[in-house]
Amino acid sequence: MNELMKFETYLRSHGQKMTRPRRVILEAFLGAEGHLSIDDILREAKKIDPGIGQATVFRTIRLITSAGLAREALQEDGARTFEHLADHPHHDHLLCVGCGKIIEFLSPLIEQEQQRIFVRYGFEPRGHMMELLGLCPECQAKERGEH
Amino acid sequence: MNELMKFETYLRSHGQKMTRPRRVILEAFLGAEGHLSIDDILREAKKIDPGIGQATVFRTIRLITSAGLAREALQEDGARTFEHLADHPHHDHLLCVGCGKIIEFLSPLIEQEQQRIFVRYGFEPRGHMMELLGLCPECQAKERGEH
DNA sequence: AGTAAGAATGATAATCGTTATCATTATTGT
DNA sequence: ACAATAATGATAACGATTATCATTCTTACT
Ligand SMILES: [Mn+2]
Ligand SMILES: [Mn+2]
Ligand SMILES: [Zn+2]
Ligand SMILES: [Zn+2]
Repeated sequence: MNELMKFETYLRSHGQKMTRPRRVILEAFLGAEGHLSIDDILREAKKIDPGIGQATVFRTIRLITSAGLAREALQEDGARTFEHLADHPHHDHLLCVGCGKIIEFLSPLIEQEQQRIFVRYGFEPRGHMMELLGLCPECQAKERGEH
Repeated sequence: MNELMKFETYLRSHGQKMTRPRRVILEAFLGAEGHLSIDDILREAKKIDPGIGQATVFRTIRLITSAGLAREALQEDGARTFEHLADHPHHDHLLCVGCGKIIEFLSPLIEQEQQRIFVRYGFEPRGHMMELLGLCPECQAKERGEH
């Protein structure tokens, strides 16, 4: 089942309609890799249909996220970005506070321990946010060089 | 060394001055437990000195955080809160998406593994953000009852 | 196909949290 | 005390997000 069909299924099951702008935004979003801001997505969508409005991107990316096709990642500076989950299994982020570079990683050990914590407190898991903040090797070198 | 002295030391070492508003805001902040918004802190500070302005709370809480006396925690809805670190060792958060309840926990195993990840990628650690999102036992019961 | 009801859209205004500006006040080293 | 300079608080400005609303699109039903 492809992403478009999943989205359509989600919309129908929530009494909402599949429309051209929603299709265009999903297509634009899936076609770009990485962590995209709302305006990134708007720019991509306008390449397909210049009539797309920003408000609709806000509305649609929220639907796409609710449908489980994307997730939100807050940058260190508070900026919101989205990444799609097609061919993109779950991972966490290691973020350089110097240059903003993002490394994606997955730690089965941490994922497992997180599950144990949910169980310990009787919580039903709904997801998690983990971002490690540090200084990448290049920025460390730069910092040493400038002293 | 108490928090006020630490703050004063930080300010001096950064060419900044200890002032009455800064003392009042720090005192108000330390006197309240939990996760406080800017306006929470402003409200507490105004109890001590009604003349305190919101802009100064924004400026001062940033200084307090830079001084290592507080840390920022983004809520699930993006709202910023701060908690002070006095008598409050490092921990992470388990957050109920139903009622907003926050449980604080510490997993040495996760902390250790995070360090290994920093090392693996050659990053100099600068901190991390981890929030587990789930549904607390009470909200699970409520959800079952209402179906 | 045609139609009517309701949902979605996009332009725009409104809102909200935060930051910048700036005249006034407070702090500090002399 | 004084001069130099930093900090303050009121307010304006800003950027991201959300609300509003007239118009257009979708869909279910004839
Ligand atoms: Mn990612
Ligand atoms: Mn906490
Ligand atoms: Zn870097
Ligand atoms: Zn709850």
